[in-house]
Amino acid sequence: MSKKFSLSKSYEPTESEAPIYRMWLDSGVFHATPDERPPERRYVIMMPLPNVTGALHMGHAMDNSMQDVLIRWHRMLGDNTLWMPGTDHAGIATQAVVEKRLKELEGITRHDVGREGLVERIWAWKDQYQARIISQLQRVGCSCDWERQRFTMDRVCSRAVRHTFFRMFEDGLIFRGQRLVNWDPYLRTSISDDEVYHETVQGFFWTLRYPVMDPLPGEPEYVEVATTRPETMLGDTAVAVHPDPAKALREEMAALDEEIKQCSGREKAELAAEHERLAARERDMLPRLIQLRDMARAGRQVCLPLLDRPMPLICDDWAKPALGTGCVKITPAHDYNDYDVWTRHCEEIDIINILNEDGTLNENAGPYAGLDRYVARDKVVDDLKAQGLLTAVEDRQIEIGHSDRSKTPIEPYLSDQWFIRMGDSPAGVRMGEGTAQAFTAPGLVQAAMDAVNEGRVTFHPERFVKTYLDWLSEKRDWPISRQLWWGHRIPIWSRTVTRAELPSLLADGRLAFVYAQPTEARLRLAIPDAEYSRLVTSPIVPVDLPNSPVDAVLLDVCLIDDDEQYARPLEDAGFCRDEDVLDTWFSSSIWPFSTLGWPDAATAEVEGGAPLAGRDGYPDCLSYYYPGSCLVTARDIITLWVARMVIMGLYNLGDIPFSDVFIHANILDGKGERMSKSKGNGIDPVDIIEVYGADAMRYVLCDMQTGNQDIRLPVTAVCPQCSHHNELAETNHGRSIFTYMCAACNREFDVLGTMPDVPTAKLLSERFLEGRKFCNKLWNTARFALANLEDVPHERVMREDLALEDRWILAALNQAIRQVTAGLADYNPSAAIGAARDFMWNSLCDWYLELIKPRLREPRSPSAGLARQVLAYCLDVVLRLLQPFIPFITEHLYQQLSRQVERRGLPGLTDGAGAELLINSPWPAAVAELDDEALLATFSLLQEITTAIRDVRNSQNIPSTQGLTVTLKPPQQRMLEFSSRGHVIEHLAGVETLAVDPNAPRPRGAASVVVEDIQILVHNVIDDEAERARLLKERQRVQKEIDMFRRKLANENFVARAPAEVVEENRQRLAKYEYQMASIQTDLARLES
RNA sequence: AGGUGCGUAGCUCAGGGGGAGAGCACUUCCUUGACGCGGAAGGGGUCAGCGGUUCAAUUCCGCUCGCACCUACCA
Repeated sequence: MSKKFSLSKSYEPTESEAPIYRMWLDSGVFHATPDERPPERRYVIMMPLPNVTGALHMGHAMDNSMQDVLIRWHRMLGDNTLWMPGTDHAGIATQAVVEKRLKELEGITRHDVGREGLVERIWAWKDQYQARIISQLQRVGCSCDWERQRFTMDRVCSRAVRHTFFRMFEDGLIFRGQRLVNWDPYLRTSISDDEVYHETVQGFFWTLRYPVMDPLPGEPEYVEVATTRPETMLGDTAVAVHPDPAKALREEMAALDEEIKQCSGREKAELAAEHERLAARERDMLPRLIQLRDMARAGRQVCLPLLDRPMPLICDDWAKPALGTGCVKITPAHDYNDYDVWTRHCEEIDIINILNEDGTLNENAGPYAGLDRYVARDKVVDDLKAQGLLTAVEDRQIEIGHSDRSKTPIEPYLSDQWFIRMGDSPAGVRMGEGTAQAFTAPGLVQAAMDAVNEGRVTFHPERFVKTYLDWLSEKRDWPISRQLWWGHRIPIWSRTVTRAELPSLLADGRLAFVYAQPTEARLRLAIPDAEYSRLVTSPIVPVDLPNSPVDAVLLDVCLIDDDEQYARPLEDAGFCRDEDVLDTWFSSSIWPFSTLGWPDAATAEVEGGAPLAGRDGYPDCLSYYYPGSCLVTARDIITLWVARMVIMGLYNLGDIPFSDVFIHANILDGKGERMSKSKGNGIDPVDIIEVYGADAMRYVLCDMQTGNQDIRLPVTAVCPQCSHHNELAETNHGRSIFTYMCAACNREFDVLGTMPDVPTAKLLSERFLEGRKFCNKLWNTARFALANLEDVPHERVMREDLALEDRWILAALNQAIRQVTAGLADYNPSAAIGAARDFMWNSLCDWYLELIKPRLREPRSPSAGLARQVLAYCLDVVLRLLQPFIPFITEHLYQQLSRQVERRGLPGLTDGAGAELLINSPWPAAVAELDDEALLATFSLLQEITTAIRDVRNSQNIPSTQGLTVTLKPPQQRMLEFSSRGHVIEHLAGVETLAVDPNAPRPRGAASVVVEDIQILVHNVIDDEAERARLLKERQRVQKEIDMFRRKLANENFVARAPAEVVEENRQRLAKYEYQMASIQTDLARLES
């Protein structure tokens, strides 16, 4: 049987990708297990878990391609390489999608199906999309350890969630608080700041009057306040004025003066105008503000209109004399700033919540109870107007926070929430308790900031450190409750009791039984409003509870798991489990170790898949693979996730979860907006793969990943009904955000296959053509090579035996190996793949292959043998260099190459190390003995000369079949450079007769071009008139250069101050052009004689 | 409002104190035996604008304009 395998004329990715992926899977190469390799030879990436809300789009393809590149590279470097895959339950996003579908397809709400029913449906959704996500990742070629994949709600991860929560509860880091949260009235849940987006809308700015109660003579009858949300006045509990309005105004004007000094022009005028405005306020309003301030100090009250509620005037800095009326209404339960005011005045003023969960007003709104907030707004305005209490209305642009999930405006809403204390604690926080790395940090956030400040975690590009530190430095507590049904339910059972009842309850045998098990249950006793709680470890009632006006205390019991043995007695004793679930980011923040079986990998149950416990005497997965190496993600996740993972890693394990953070570009749609699952503008990478191939897609993604720019990806959808090509960015949506209306036939199509009854369009994007072309070129390079690689010798090679082009291509390959490696090490895939591409295409194909073709035509000659040996080696290295980027085609070609040329390499010069699978082969190393700077320079001169001759051929329309006669006229001292090197020019420029002669005359009909100081005569190709015209044009160009350099060198400053080598370089350039000019002049003179 | 990044060829983007680059697109030529998803050659840019530093600025520093994202806020 012949060893020769044939390749089709062009690359057909669809045929080979699936079997190759299967081959990798079967070989077990993706699977990682602890072994004897030391920590510095381990490489671990935790996949940024895609959420199961929907299918992956190109953004995920980018993220995962980057990870796969790093993973495949490190695998070839010989590291014990683990890429942990998995998916995220994505609480609110997934529940929102499923709820939306319930409504769209069945017309029912979650309340119709109930908590269990809804959760069941979401599990089904999760199963469906998890499977789809995995298959998408596999199509992309991701070499994850599938045997270890995790889901944030599986048993292993859930266990870690409970342990983390338990520890934090025990340490007092988790506490309950009444706080203002961003409330989504549509989904009836709080959402985090990160889930809020701001939108500018046209609104109004109303000025309201509140009557002063029993005004004394000389006192105003009203105070005026302004608002963009008039209905919130129903929740007002005070009106604030500044405690020292005169000083506040003065300070502000002084600040303006400073600024005015420092700037100029138009801005100055604006600042001056602002200054004038403040001065006017000082004249006109200050006395009144001072009077109000005094009234506030005297404890005077105003009356809240419509509800006739008396409320105090108070003094607080928040009221800015420079703004509005100078007075501000205080609505603590519905405004963040007012809430802060309340915390400073909670002894004097009330906090009144006027909203229901669904955005309607509650009983505190009196006659407005039951109305939707916007209906109430209109009615409040009308009623105030009727009473003459509305003094002004102006148009105003307002920024309104919207829920990213439901797209409805959010409301600040007062509710009971669980928080994690992120800031510093007086006694500090024990980090990594129970581990060898345990230490005490000032607080959770501080520990995470220190890790970056001290360089234990580094960002690439580095500038993202700022994003990370800026966000963390606010040290805001993390609200972790979500009023959802899908997620990790908060493991707290609570009961309110009076202080009087407390002793007997604590002594109750059922409760005592539970909290006597400190490893299973922890009890905390909380005084509402006091933000104080203490761990209860014995039935003795603490007598030193702080004084509080509230008689009630709250008992919270945290269970480490749902063991009936403990839950039952609690419930029997009147404790109720919290209804809420944890913020999704809680479980994702522990992903780097929950996946490895923390807190105890040895006993973690894995429900199928690879065990986490140690085997064959090697350590368990957690101790072997933690901490990990690199986190790969987009910049918008830095605050949401990266920071929190660092915090949790330090807290639970005393060590960072990864040392490197690689932030890559985002994929934008044709409009420049980020692709996102919830926006519906994402496209399925599998669509691209089916048209262009996975390697083509990966090639382009890598090539575009340059470290700076986000990537705009215009996409064309081919209408499934009429085949019209629709530019997606310009196409109107259909019934949902995932569907579009064809511009030609006006019928609806889907782009993500989400609507059961709408046909799905094929997607195209021209950007990927480049990748397909590259793959095809590589394919044909290999095809040519394999056609010529029969009986490749594997004999010792002496460098001296190699031909010029052999030594050149090997030196160039050395360079390429270094550049690709450096690009990868620098997190610059574009630079890496660019270097590989330039070598393969511009050096290997365009020059080397052409040069060895004549040698290969004499297959039995030693020269042909050497060429084959070098070619096989180059191809082998190129495939290895490209494997991380385009793994399918390279593996396919490697298999062919291996079958045909079993042993490769140049014995004596390079090693021939290989493996059965390319994915497992060693990463190429440059061979110092093959470096040859001088040869690279010489060769590039030969290339330039060749190009110059080709240019003459092209511009004179000489057919490529016609051999040329060429004379090179180098200066005498350069003659040697052309000995035994002429064949490069001869062969590649189509030269039949080449002479090298410093003194050759220029015959008639010869075109003359100059490269450096070498004149090239191309004989018999041009008539005198044409050559004269060409030379005149050339003279003009060269003269310009000469003028430029002469001017530069005539500048004494330049000659004196510029570095000597720069001056010398310029002198040489001038000399070169002067030489060219002389040559042109001589030629012209001869033509004219 | 503040922060970050970005404005370089028709398009998508590199680069970076000392002669402006790549891919795609474009023009001309070549269906020669790896590849027309190819080869050869070519045209095309006041490096957003204005100042400053420097012998030298597309590159460094200010400011202006435009775009994107992040953070905060305007009662």
